[in-house]
Formats: sequence, structure tokens, C-alpha cells
Amino acid sequence: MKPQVLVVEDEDALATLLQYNLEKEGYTVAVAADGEDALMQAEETTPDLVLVDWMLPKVSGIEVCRRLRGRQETANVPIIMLTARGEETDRVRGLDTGADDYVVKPFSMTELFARIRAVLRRIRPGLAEDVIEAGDITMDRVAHRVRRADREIHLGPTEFRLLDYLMQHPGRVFSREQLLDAVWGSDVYVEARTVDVHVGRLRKALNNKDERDPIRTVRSAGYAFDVNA
Amino acid sequence: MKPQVLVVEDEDALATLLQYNLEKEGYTVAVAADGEDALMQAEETTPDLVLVDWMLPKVSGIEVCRRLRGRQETANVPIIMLTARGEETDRVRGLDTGADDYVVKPFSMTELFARIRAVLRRIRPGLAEDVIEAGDITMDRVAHRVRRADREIHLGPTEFRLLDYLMQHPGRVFSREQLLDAVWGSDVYVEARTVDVHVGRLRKALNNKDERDPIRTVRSAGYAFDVNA
DNA sequence: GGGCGCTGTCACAAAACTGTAGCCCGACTG
DNA sequence: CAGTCGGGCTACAGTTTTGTGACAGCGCCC
Repeated sequence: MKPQVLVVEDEDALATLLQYNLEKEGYTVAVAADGEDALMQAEETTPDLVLVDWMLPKVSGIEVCRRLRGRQETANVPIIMLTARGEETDRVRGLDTGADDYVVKPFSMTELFARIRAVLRRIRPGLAEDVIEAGDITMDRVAHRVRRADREIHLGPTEFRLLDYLMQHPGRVFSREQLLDAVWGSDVYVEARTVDVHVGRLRKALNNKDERDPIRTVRSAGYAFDVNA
Repeated sequence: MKPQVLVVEDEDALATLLQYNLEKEGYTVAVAADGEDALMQAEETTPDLVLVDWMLPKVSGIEVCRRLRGRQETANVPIIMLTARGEETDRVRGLDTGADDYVVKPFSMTELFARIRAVLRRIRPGLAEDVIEAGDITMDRVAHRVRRADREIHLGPTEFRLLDYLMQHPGRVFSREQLLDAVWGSDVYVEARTVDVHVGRLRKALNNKDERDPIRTVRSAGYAFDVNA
């Protein structure tokens, strides 16, 4: 699945620009205008990466960092700081607080993208990794192929992304809404039950008879991908 | 060992693009933003090949050439010039000064790679790969021939480069845009669907009936060349 | 000038995929 | 145990994406 990026930026123009470019680059993007908002959204969506502006109204970027680190679910999410020139001296403090990298404004998109890729690769090999394996299921995102026990599994685009996302966070339960946001995109309106249908299709494609179903239904909560047998 | 390439280019976007593609192609890449930098790096690493932009701030590409030639360690390193259209008249001057070849912008990546291989082959035989094989398909880039199962396959220039690029990265899926960038050139404007047409033509030329189609369509993603049977 | 090979676009047909509704059934509630 | 609720499944009509034949333009060689 596309990595999910949370952009925390109060300046509207920059936020829009970032969102636009990140999405073009293939990331799923959520934007928060201030620290409060950021923490809320981070808790909901558990992004794969957070971009935080150093200067924010109310809660500062550093503080956002610290708090993200303090929470169970977001403790390991990589963070990249956006700092203006002249704030460089604070760099150490920023990295100390838990940012994984920082970019000095003004920066080019390609530069930013390079940092992002580098950080993702470093912190979450799974995201920059081309191949994810779980049990007898292998998913190759570069080749765009899925196989189970040496047989090729054909999936439609949506099923592919769905499986990708689930495998990316094994064991974790996602509500239908969360899956819609992550897999379909945060701004499309689709019926929640549609997720069921796709999960069904995914299951049918994935499971030969007498094979264990790796997708677990959690009643009145959602679905999860379970690794083990 | 991977050949080491030194890219001397002040324009950030192009430098990044070159680095990215060269590395993907299997070269080790160093980038220098200006002539001074280039000379320093060249001395340190003694690259196998240098790509120099004609237009550079401070020290011009030609000057870099001359100086590289003037030094003991780098006197025999092959050099390829990147020139913009209109600077062609300077060609002779460029070659005189010691460049081994030149490429006119805009160029496609496959074109550039072909030049690089040609120069490396000439100057340092053994560093360039000339023939790619995959299953019963053989592509000879020097002779510019493709054969499948002992029969000669005739391809137009574009189909040839397309197949070349795909075979170069077997299994990997490329979007139509990526293919346009790599095969057509990074700044030509061509309809994305044109790729489909050429893939179609390539398929028709490549596949006798009852032969497996090595080109896989990945719906809503692009195309890939699959090695295996 | 007239073929000829190659290209890029279009338009249309075919194929693949999608979202929704509806029905059924087992699980849970009281 | 009857009544709900949530989820699995199927059918289907609507969309999106891809395959392809036709065509006009271009550069080249004879």
C-alpha cells in the first residue's frame, strides 16, 4: 500500500503544495493545521510518516514530536521536521526529541522525497521494501505480484492495495472506515459495506480450499491480517 | 564491479534524475555540482566514466574536460558531454577537448545508457553488458538485433528501446509515464496511451501464436516484462 | 514524385473491475 | 426462543481500463 503521510503545517499554501506533490508521488496524505489536530489524526490513522513544521501555532513542532513518541501507537512512527533557515541551531534539539531527519526550508520536492524515502527505508524497511512475506503468502510490490504457496494469485487493483495495507500492519484490526481512508483514499465516498465485498473477493482469490484464511473478521470492529498459522 | 560514474551537473532536477536512473541501471554514482567539485571528486574516486554538462557555473564543461585530461590519474577516463540543442556546432570543439561522445538534450535514458555502454565498451571493454537474454528471447544491443527461439524479430526503433528497457528490469512494473520518460525522453509530450499501442506492436512482433506473451499488463498500473515461462 | 517504414492519435469494442442492493444465516440480546 | 444485528455472498448494471485496426503525417531512399 501507499505509505500514509501526515503533514502538520499551518501555512496553507505550503500544506497544499506538499499534499499535492506527495500525492502525485504516490503517498496518501492527511493534513493537520496544528498540533492538537495532528495528535488526533495520528491516533486515528497511524501514519507511516509524519512531516512536522517546526513553527506551529499553539503546540510547537518539538512538542508534537515528543507527544507522538509518548504514545504507544505512534511511538515508532518516523518524523521529519521542516525548519526554516536559521533554526538550524536547534537541530540537535529536534533530533533529540525524536525527529528522524529534518529538512531546511526552502527545499525542493525531490530533496524532500529523497529524505522521505531514506527515512522510510531506514526506519521501516517494510515500506521501502519491495517484498513482504507472511506465512506462505508473498507480495511483491515492484513486480506487482502476489503468490501463495508457489501459485500466482491474481488480484484486481483494489484487492491488491487492500492486501498490501493489511499485510503492512499485520495483526492489527482496522475498521471499515479506516480501510476506506487508507485503501480507497480519504476523500471518496463509498459505502462501508463495500469493504466487506472486497474482503470477500480477496479471500476467494487467496484461499485455496483447506488453506487457512489469513484475514480475520472482528465482529463489529473490522478486519485484520493474521500472520501465523 | 559496478562501473563508477561521476555526474557533473549544476541543475538539481536533472542531476537527481540522472543519479536515480544510473543507479537503477547498476552504476555507482557520484554527483558534482560544479567544476571545482568535479575535479576534486574525480581525483578522489577515479571514476570509470564522467558525464559533464556543457553549461556549468564557474568552470565550463570544456574546461573540466581539459583539466581532467591534464591530470595523470584521470587522463584516460572516458567523458560524455551533455549539450543543449543549438550547442551542437560546438561539437567539434567538445570532442577536440577530449570528450569521447556527446548527447544532445533532451535525451531519453535508454539513449544515454546506450552511449554510455558504447563508450565504456570502446575504452574499457568488459565493463559494458551487450547482450541480454531472458527465456528464449535474446537482445543484442550492439548488433541491434532481437531473436526469439532462433528466429529473427524485426522491431522499429521505439519498440527496440521499449523492449530494451523492460528487459533491463525484468519483473518490474512501469507506469506508462515512467516508460515515456525512460524510452521516449523525459520531456517529450506524448499521449500516455501511445505506450499501449507500442506495447501492442511489440507483442505482435514478439509472439508467435502459442508462444507465451512475456509482457504482462498490470491493470491500472502499467506493464512489466516477465522472465519466466 | 512515389513508395515505404515508422509514429502518434483516435475511436470503438472487449475485458476487467467496482459499488450497491438484497438475501441468508449465524451470533448475540434480553 | 423470538428478534436484532453484523457479515458472507451473489447478481448485476455501471465504469474504467486496455486492445486494436484505421489513418494521417513524416522523413528517407530510389
